[in-house]
Amino acid sequence: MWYMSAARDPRSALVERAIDHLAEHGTTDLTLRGLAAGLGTSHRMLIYHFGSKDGLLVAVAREMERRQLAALAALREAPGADAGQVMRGMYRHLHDPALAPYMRLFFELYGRALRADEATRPMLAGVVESWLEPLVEFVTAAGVPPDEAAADARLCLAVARGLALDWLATGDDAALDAAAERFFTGLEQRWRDADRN
Amino acid sequence: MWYMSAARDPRSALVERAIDHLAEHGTTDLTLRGLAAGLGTSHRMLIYHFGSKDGLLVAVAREMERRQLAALAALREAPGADAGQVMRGMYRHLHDPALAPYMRLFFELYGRALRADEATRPMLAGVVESWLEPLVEFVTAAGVPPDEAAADARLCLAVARGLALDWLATGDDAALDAAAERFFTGLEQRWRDADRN
DNA sequence: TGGTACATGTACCATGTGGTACATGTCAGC
DNA sequence: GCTGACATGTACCACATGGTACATGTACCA
Repeated sequence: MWYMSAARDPRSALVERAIDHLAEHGTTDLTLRGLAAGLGTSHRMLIYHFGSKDGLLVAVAREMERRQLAALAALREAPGADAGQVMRGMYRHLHDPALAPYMRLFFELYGRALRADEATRPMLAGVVESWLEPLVEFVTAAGVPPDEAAADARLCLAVARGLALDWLATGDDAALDAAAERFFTGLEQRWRDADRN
Repeated sequence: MWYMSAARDPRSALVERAIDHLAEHGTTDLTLRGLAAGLGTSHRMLIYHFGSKDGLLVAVAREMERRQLAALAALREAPGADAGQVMRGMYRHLHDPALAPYMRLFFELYGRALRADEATRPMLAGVVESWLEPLVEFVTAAGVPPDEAAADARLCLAVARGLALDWLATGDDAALDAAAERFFTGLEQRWRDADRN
C-alpha cells in the first residue's frame, strides 16, 4: 500500500487521501462507508485507524493545521523580497484555483469548530494565533512600530480570509484583485509614512 | 399558536424559532426530531411545512438572507452621521455578543453553500453582491471616485467578515477593536486625501 | 349544519448509520 | 518455520433517521 501515498504509514496515507476526498465532497454528507469507498478501503479500516468518525475528523483537522503551519514556515523563509512582493505573492498563492477545494474545506472545518465541536475545535486554537506571530514579524520588518504591527497583522489576516470567502462565493477574480491591490497600496503608503518618522 | 411568535403564519413562526435553535446548536448534528423537540412540535410538522429536511434549510437560509438585507436597509437609512461613525457603528453592531450565535450560523451556512449544497446555495448569490451595492454608495458618498469605490466596498466587506471570523474564534475584543480601528483610520486618511483632489 | 382547507398527532417503515466480533492475511525478527 | 503485532475483510447489530399513511382536530364560510 505504501506506493499509494507519500505517507510512510497507512494511517497518514488515509488522512491525506481523506482530505482530498473531503475537499471534493465536503463534510456535511460524510459517511464512513462513502469515504471508505472513495478511498478504496472499507469503513472498518477507518474505524480501526481513527477509532471513530470524530477521531477521523480530528486527524483531518490536525493535518490541515499542520499544512497551514508548514505553508507559513515556507513564507517565513521567503527570499529577501520587499514587503509588497511578499504580500502579493501570498495573495496569489491563496487564490490559486487548484487550492480552492482545500480553502472550502478549511472554512467548512472552521465553521464546524466554531460550535463546541469536539472533533474540529482543536483547530480553532491555532487558526488565528499561529498565523499572527510571523505576520507581526513581517509587518515589523516593514518598519511598523510593534504596537501598531500587531493590529496590522491581525488586519492582514482578516483581509486574506475575508477576500478568500468572497472569492469562493463569487469567483470574481478581477474585482478581488482590485480590492486586494487597494489594500496593499494603502498599507504600503502607511508603512512608507511610518518609515519617514 | 400565534402568540408563540411574531410571525403571522405557523410556517414563518417555525422558521424563526428554527433559526434560534440552529444558532444555538449548529447544523451539523441537525435532526428533524431533535429540532422538533426543541421547538415543542413533532418532526411530522416540519416535514408538513417544509416538505423535507432540505426544504427546511432552504427556508432558514432564505430567512437569514432576508434579515441581512433588512439590516442593510436600516444601515442605508442611517442618520446623516459621518462615514467614520457609520463604519464604527456597523462594526460594533456586528460584534454584539448577543449576535454571535447568529454569526456562527451565518458562517456555517456560508460554508455549506460553498459546496454544491442545493439547500443553502441560493444564499450564496446575495451573500456578497447584495452587500456591495449599498457599500459602494456609502463609499462614494465619502468622496471616493466610483472606480475605486467598488474596490473599497469589497475590501470593507472582506474586513468585516474576516474580523468576524477572528472574533468568533478568539473572542479577543481588544485586539480586534485595535485592528478594526487601524483599518478605519487608514481608510479615512485615504478618503481625506481623495477629497483634497 | 355541513363541508372544506389547513393544521396536527400517532404509528409505522425501509434504509443507512456508526460501531463491534471475529476470522484472516502479511511480514519482520528470532 | 513460528510467533506476534499490525493490518484488513466479512458479517452483523442496534438504533436513529427521513419520510409516509392515515386519522383527527380546528376554524371559517355557505
